Amino acid sequence: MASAGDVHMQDADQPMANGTLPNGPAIKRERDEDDDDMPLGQALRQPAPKKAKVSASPSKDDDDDDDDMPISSSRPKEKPKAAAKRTDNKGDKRKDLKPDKANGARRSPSPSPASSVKANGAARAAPKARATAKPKRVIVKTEADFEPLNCWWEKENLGASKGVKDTTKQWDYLEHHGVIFTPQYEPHGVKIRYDGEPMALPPDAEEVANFWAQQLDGDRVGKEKFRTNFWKAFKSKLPKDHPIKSIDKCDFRPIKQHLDADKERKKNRSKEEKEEEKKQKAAYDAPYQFALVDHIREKIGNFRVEPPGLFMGRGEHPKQGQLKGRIFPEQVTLNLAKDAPVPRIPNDGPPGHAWGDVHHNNTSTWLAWYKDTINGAVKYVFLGAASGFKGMSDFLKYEKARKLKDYIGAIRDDYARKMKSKDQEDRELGTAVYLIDFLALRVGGEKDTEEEADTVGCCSLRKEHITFEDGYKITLDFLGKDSIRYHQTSKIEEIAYHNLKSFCKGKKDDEDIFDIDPARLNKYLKELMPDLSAKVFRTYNASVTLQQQLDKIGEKGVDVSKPDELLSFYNDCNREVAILCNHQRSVPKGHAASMEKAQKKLDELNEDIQEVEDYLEYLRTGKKKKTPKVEKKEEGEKERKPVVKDGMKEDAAKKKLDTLKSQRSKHELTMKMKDDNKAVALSTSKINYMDPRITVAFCKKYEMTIEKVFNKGLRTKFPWAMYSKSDFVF
DNA sequence: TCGTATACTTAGAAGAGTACGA
DNA sequence: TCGTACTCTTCTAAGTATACGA
Repeated sequence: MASAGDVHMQDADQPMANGTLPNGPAIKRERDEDDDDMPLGQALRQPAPKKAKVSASPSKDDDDDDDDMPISSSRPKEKPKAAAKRTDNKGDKRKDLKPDKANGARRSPSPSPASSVKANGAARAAPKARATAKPKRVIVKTEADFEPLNCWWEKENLGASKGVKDTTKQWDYLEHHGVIFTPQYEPHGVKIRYDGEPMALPPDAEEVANFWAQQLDGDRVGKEKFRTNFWKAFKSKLPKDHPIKSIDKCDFRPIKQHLDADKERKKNRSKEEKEEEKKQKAAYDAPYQFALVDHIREKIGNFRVEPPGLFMGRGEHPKQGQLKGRIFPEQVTLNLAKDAPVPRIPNDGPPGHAWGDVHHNNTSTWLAWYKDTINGAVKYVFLGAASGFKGMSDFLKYEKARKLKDYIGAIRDDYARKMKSKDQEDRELGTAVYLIDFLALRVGGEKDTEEEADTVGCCSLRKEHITFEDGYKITLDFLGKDSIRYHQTSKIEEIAYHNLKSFCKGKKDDEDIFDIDPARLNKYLKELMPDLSAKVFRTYNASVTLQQQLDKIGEKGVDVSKPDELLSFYNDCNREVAILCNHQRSVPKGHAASMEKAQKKLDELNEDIQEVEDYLEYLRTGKKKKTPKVEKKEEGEKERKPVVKDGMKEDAAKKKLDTLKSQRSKHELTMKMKDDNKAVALSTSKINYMDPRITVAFCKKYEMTIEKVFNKGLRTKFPWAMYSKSDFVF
């Protein structure tokens, strides 16, 4: 942890002192090809003009090196231009959107897609902008286009809310084009076989049969629940007097073959055809991809309503296989500014429909919602991960976790005291919070197992999920979120061990260990720290673990001059976090074969190295040693060429040896990384739990390219973190 | 106080896109 | 050039947190 006198370290309570950015060194970044070009989208961008640097305690270093640069060195140069355009365009943009006040809810039809495209995003470039800065070329989609349009982290008083999200007003102006609906079903007329005979299906039933046929290669069709739920759905689409009476006599393979052939045909189209279709799709989607939030263009996350299909609940979900119905405009509620035009329904959508409702709720960030036909759950349309809403929320989440760092000592003392209390509820609270903190468990809300999969978290753990072992060890074995199994044995505090034993005493296997619920637990946490809830512990512990693991770089003997070693080390640290949070993934299908192949390549590299070493030995001693290239070749395998050329000089051979050895160590590292990570999902903790500033600081400190650890999605999600200094400490 | 509604965040899988090596 | 492997994006299920109303 940095000392109080360390001017670079930001206080958790003061995320950005004086509204300024910490001016860390520029992160080493592989150059993007488009950096020199100025896409049209950039002309529309509205980055806040860079303020004069005000630092709590500016040092000379801050001014002299290129620490001021965030992630892209080309961006600051363009800022003044963009800022100037911003002032000019603000009004123009609104005019170009052609507000249609008469177009209220429940009206249609809509304009042609072409006109909608014109009215959107990049294509809406203001004429003034074109006059002042002619772009070199028009690019529809570049990384630069999706750099944040809303540089919210450059705003003044960002720390004013002190880590608490402002739950009042979220926006002053909100405008968007609504959502895209699933096109109407077009029947193909392929018959299934019923009891061996071809059988035609009504279009509605045929559509449902398609959903089933698409699953024929998977495991789901073998699941009883999936099968019976599907059968109910399928039967409901057949007329009462239809001869199909049993799923067991249905053979859906003809439809499967038809769908596969269609897929194959699509795959085999010419490059030009594929590009043309892609272009058309992009043009169609364009108006729906962005929203205007306070006149800043923001990307929308999910602008397409979920298409009909079979419900794919995870694990043993009782509703798996049920039919998810088609969503129509009447089911959709939009959220727009009062003075924003109500969008028209796409003219190729279902005819004669209208929006369900239009709200003007500026305390929320949702753009639209509709209800899921399976559970009645609300499906929201939100802005994308790189938007200001999500970015700010993320930033505050990590600030809250950093704030917990200041409280954690007192909190741990308090729940330790509670664990020893004579009061049953106190002992339960203390023990539950201990498990949440120590084992990074989720809080575990109560579930209706008739309607949902039987998964649990801390508060909903049952006696059957725990076994007690000697040495104060417990084994927890349960299905957590997404029916992912948590199965770990951990040595816990003696008092927690005894408490858990006593909570289980006299209970049946299917009874809850704790009598407290998440609301009670969170109420207790709020007594210890404002706005603290159980989930903050996962963010806190994930970030702390990453920081601690990275800090061990010295003791692990990592050669920091080797990028591969650095990456491998970072991934090892990341994996520790993923294991802590129990982030698993299914082992990729071809993993075993892929490892076998990699092993073969390693064997070949070893043989090549041996060959060169023998040759060098021969040059030194004059004694020849014959090393067979491959002792036993498989049938059809080609003879490998020798790596030592006739008359090869000693220097050349030594150079070759070095190259081969370096290739081998790189290959070994890659193999190890691949095998170690085969069942661990590293991305979940990167996206949701580990403070990105820790990673950015690590990359800066060791001059590792950020692209190696943060893909494009993460770089656009965490623009605010790219400024972190190399000595940032969580 | 409790159940329900609302508003989000977190999660793994699937599919699309791209890079790379034979 | 083609097939394979890897990466990235999209999709949507499944959690948590809290406001709200009876």
